Amino acid sequence: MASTIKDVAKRAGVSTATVSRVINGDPRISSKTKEKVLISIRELDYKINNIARSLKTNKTHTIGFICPELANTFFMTVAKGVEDELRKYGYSVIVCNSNESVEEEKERITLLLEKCVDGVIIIPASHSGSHFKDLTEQGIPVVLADRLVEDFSSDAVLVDNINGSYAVIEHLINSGYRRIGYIGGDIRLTSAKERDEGYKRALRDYLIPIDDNIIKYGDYHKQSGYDKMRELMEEKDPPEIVFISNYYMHVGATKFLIEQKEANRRNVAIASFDDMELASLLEFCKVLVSQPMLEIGNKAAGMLIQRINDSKDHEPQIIRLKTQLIVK
Amino acid sequence: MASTIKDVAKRAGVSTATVSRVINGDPRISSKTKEKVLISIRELDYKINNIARSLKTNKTHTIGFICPELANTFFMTVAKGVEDELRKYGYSVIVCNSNESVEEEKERITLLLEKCVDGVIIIPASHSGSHFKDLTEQGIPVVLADRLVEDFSSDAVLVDNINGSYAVIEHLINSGYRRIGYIGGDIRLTSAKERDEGYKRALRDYLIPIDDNIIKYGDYHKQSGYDKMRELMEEKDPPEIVFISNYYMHVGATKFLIEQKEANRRNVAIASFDDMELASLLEFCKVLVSQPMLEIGNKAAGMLIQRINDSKDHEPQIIRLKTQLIVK
DNA sequence: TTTCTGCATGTAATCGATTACATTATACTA
DNA sequence: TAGTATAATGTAATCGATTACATGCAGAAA
Repeated sequence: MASTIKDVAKRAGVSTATVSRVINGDPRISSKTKEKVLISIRELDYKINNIARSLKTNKTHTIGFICPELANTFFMTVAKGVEDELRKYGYSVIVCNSNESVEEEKERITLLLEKCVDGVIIIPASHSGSHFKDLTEQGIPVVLADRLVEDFSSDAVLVDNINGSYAVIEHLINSGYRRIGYIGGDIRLTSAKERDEGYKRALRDYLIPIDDNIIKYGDYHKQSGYDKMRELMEEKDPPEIVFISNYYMHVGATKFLIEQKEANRRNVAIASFDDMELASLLEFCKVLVSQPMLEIGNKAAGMLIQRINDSKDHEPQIIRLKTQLIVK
Repeated sequence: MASTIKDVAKRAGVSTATVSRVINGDPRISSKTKEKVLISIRELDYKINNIARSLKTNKTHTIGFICPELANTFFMTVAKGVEDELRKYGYSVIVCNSNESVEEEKERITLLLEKCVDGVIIIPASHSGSHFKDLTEQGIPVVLADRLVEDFSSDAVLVDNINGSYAVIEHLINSGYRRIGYIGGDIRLTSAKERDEGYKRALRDYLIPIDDNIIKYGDYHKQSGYDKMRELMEEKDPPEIVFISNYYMHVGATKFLIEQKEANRRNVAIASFDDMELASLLEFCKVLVSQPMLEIGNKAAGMLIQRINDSKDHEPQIIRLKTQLIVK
């Protein structure tokens, strides 16, 4: 049904090789021949069959993007950054949801291997990354985004979580706060661990004692933000302000506070990582750490393209992007 | 580098045809041979090359998903529903961002045609859909989600916007509200038009006069929600409650209200389409219309698979999913 | 024993491009 | 004018699978 390179060749009275050369911009083709071919292509509404092309060239111009959840604005804004950058180079993106499960992550990697993608960008589902080697062993470059993993090193685009956290806490201290609670994520995730580190380092630098009673760990999800905020508020000596290490826990924590009856409502403020959606509109929220989400995607895509085009084995490279402090 | 069907065949001492038959579950293969082949496959860590397979079978087991924006929870939750359903059938999804531009939408369609996808799910960028024919003319089935378009009819999964709107307004009236403002979307989008319709129909049914002064139209974006809420509040006789027809305008409108100084703050409530993220946590918000986002994606994927497997030309089919009223 | 049937497997063409190598045409040099 | 370099194009193998058709072989029937 659809016309092939043969049809074009026949109509233009040349060989398929010539047509192929025209399509690929081979400079040796005479302008007369090129013209003939282009006319035939137009007349037949010929569209190249990338499947066939890929079979020969071993390039699909498709990359995989694996992330722990699709309905998550952070991940999807990164994905947007990836798509934006990649399409400049004619690449498209197969989006995979690992559902925060290492098992599913493995499945997606197998899938992408079978689809013969040219490269993969991964926001890891967990701290473990040994299965990512399945990709690199087949010569498929991998770029990690947002988090690093154990047992696997590669290019990565991260944000400077430590200094992001540090800057908020420093700001809070300078604003007069002393009793600063914390709701962190699973510290097996590097992002969570680093934010933790920043929080503690700032307190130490300002000689404020670290009180484990007002440090709680959730799992980056709304519900855990809710639960941990409750735990904090039930402390004998609750914090004046709580620094929460991601947006969804921020939302959950806010929910808890809103639900408390006015009478019981503690006088507490919130600082939080992530300036997304309407984080800045949330009650209680005083300060935010904004991550350059699009840029994470852009850079990750850029690094991947580079690796794809230059297969020499360089040292893994890590880009750290800066966060921004947003005071309401 | 990677092993091919030939390597497997050689190692197992059979022909490539036999290996292919084992892979594809041909029942004629003797269990002895099958065993041999499977062992070779395992030993060589053979992974099928889908590029080569696709070239012969003319199926890529890949579908395209085009939506107006990636960093949008509604669209991405639909995408999640799509991915969830499709992976059951071994399909993967190329996600494309049309950036709310018909031009970019066209480009993505061309891209997907060249990638030889087996089908496409589109959340249209605008009211115009004539370019979708490029797909169906090549025999590639299309399923629309969320919105219909002019000049192109096909399978579609929509929500019952009219009754969704109607139900909120009815509820508000029953709760005693009479002066109910409205912030709608661009009525060239069918979803916006239908929500409009539901709003007006309910008012008429309850004999409440429709006052154009408290009906404003935005564009489904945050900023327009902000602007239109301001306009409403500047009316001589502002509404007691405003029904807003999507989440992002809801957020913007809330932002406007929050920013008003306590003193100036009008006593106004909000009802809104979409129960996403933290819609339900927003100040002022009393009632929500929840859309079954995952289900939209599931159904769209299901319809697409059906079309792909059964190429007979049936009448376009439209699924309307019900919304749910959520009273805070 | 011979012929036939049907199952299991093999042979080789094919999908639609790319590309190494071959060939022809053209221009330039001595 | 013959010889050679160069440019333009063609021929045909190839990528890795699928599959129509061919073949071989075991057991059943005669």
